[in-house]
Amino acid sequence: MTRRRGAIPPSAPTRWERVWAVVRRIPRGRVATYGQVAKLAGLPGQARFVGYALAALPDGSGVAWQRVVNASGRVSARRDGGNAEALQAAMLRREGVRFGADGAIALERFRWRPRGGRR
DNA sequence: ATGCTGACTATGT
DNA sequence: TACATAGCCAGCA
Repeated sequence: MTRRRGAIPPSAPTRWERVWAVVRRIPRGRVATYGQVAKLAGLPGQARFVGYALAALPDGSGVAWQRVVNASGRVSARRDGGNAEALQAAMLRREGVRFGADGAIALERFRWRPRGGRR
């Protein structure tokens, strides 16, 4: 107990961990936008960090990262140019999320709406 | 310790 | 309508 008053706790959750916690709450068959997740994680206006946090997710984390799409309702392109993009779309379709003819999801229809007044 | 990089979005010209 | 800019975390060399 040498920890002094006001000291930072041993494992203070990082902002990224908070982002992951929010993403875990997105139900199957629904999607949320980066900005939406950022706000729910207590990082309003920091949509970009959500993208970073997801990119940093370790494999097998159990976090449904595929349920996070950009404000246009589309799967964001990875700079890496891997197959993650196609995989994400495939996973979403498998959950029942449908893409329009232009490849975009109708957010007004599939967007996750958490209860409790927050959005 | 510094600097670069990476899954975004709102706003202004 | 299209393009540029600001905002600002965490891991790694």
